[in-house]
Amino acid sequence: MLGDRQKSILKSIVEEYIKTAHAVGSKSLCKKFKVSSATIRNDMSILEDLGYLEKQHISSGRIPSEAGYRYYVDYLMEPKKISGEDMLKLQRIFSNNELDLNSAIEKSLEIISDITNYTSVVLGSASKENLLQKVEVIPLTKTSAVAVLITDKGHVENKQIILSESVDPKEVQKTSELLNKMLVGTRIDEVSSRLEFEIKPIIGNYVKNYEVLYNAFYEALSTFQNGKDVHWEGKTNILKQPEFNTVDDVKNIISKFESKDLVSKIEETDDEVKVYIGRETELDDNVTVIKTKYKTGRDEGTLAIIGPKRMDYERVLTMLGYIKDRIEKKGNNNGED
Amino acid sequence: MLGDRQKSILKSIVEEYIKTAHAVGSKSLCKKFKVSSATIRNDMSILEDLGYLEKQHISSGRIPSEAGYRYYVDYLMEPKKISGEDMLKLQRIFSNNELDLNSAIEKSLEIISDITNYTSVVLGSASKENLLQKVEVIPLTKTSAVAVLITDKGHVENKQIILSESVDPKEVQKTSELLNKMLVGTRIDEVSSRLEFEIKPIIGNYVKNYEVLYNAFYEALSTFQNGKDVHWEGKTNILKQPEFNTVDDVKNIISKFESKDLVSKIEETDDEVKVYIGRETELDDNVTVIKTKYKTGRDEGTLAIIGPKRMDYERVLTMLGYIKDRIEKKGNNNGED
DNA sequence: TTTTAGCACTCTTTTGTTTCAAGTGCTATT
DNA sequence: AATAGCACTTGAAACAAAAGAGTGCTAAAA
Repeated sequence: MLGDRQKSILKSIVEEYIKTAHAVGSKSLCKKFKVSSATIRNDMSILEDLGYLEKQHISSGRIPSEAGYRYYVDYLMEPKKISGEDMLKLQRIFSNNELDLNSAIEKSLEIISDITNYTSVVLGSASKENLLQKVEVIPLTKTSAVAVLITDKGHVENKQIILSESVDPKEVQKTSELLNKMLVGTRIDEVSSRLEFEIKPIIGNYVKNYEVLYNAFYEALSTFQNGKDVHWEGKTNILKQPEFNTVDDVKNIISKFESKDLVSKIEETDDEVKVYIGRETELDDNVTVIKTKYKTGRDEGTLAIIGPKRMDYERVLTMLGYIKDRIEKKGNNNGED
Repeated sequence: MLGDRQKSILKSIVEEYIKTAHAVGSKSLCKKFKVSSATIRNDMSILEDLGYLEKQHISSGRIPSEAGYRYYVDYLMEPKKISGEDMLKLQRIFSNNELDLNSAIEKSLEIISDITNYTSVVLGSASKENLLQKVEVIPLTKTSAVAVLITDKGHVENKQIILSESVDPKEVQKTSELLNKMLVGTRIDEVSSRLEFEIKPIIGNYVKNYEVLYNAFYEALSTFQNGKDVHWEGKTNILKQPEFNTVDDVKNIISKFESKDLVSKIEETDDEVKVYIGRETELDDNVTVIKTKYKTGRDEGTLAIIGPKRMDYERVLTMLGYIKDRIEKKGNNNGED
């Protein structure tokens, strides 16, 4: 469908625009293709008809459309090796055995953010697959205690519990023992229902005034389920991109970054490294998100790089892929039984 | 030094500017003071000479200078009662006994942010006064464990520990028992030094390969000390203020909000509710911070409201004072022994 | 059939000019 | 001490003109 020169012109325009953020005119491509500007214009016009290029106004040069980026990512770009310098920085992190996995992940994304000037996000391991490993209740005063919940993957959540004077510390102890006995090994996402249907019916037999306690634990567990671990690197980097040059653009993107359902929008993704452009991100029409899931024996989570649509796709894709690999290797080495 | 009318004019200008964000001209004050605009101009000119007023350009009206706001806050403004509606919302939170203190604090600041359109921050209790209550080590795999530290005020911190294969689980257990025996009751800010000078010298007698373990605990404890609990409400509210109307202003304030030493700059403050205007904030010349420390039997922390310099001082001051009181009352009721 | 040269046309950006409204500072007068 | 009057300054808005970049189209050349 597209001629070779047309593909090549599209590729050049995308890459030039990624580099400079300026619309690309026909003249600037003459030397490269050894044809006249009129020829380039003809091809550009065809590419525009096909929806791969856009004009900002009638006499501007062309910029890639969303479909243009898509075509570039799917068919035109070539995998790029990570530069020696960048590679060195990343290797240093993953070969450091003193660093635990989470710190290594955060550090490596910090580096990506630094060298690319994009924003990265790590979404901590989804809690579903975690099994409850231990419930601990530490009394603080007569009327308060703190409940600590630990999963087999090493995640910890805690919640203060307010008790009325009427509750005997011994009863608290009993409840905690009971919960440990009955809940250890349960999947986190099943804890609530087991608590309600298996424990609630019998807890009254062992513990007086169990209701206060039951409610407190129920709440503690539910914060566990909702508490996704979100970690940002270079959150304001995106403001350095020239496309965000009006007050409204900036305000808009910032409030999207702070919005509460951002996490859920980033969360669902594939095992592979995938590219979501503009509307595909469901986040903001002006950004591209490149993301992937990592999965080790004991942990899983999502890595995402957020940048402008004119993102350096080749570079980010390779780097993110590399990091994913290293995370999974490191995770499996440390975590295997 | 200032005549009565001059004070009153200053007060009017500050309040008018707070309300409208437009420079105030001499004519607009004529009716109120029943004098001619020339008279007002004379007084304005004196107020400007004294440094309380500024002009944006030679023929604009006057706006308060930083010193002008300061004078207003110190001598002119009058405490304002909280409106019935606002009061109701706040009371509802603090009279809800099911809510633990932290949730109540967060909810009440959420309300302040909502009704004022400013940004609020809660800095979780400074860790210094906390005493270590319990150290717990939960093994996960052969080479990893999670350390959980709990203080008497109910704060919990955790850190994954990576162990080499060589470490016997029993040794881990021994170390944790030793730490519990020796460290419980120690102030958090003294834990590091006791660990280094009292425990390190003797731990070798009880535990083989103690170094790996020692290092792991050392690191876990230090994250405890640094991990301040920061909670924002209405983080992007400040962008709604008309003074942030250029791209640079917005980018600037946003990156200050994300910067890592913001916490330390907000942190140090007084027991009373205090007002920091512009440069006094050491944060950004264009904002005002109103903040205070709250302190209960078991907890302490900092509350801060960040807004433009033309902040509604009277309102925010009373509301923050009220919340501080309620927090301290609630905290002492629940927490007393 | 493809490529090219040439030219008219469109649109943005920049610059300058004019006009308007707001508000001041100063001086002479009450 | 307060006021009226007036010249003066400035920013904002509206408008015009000119420059620059790049296109689309047509007719000719390869």
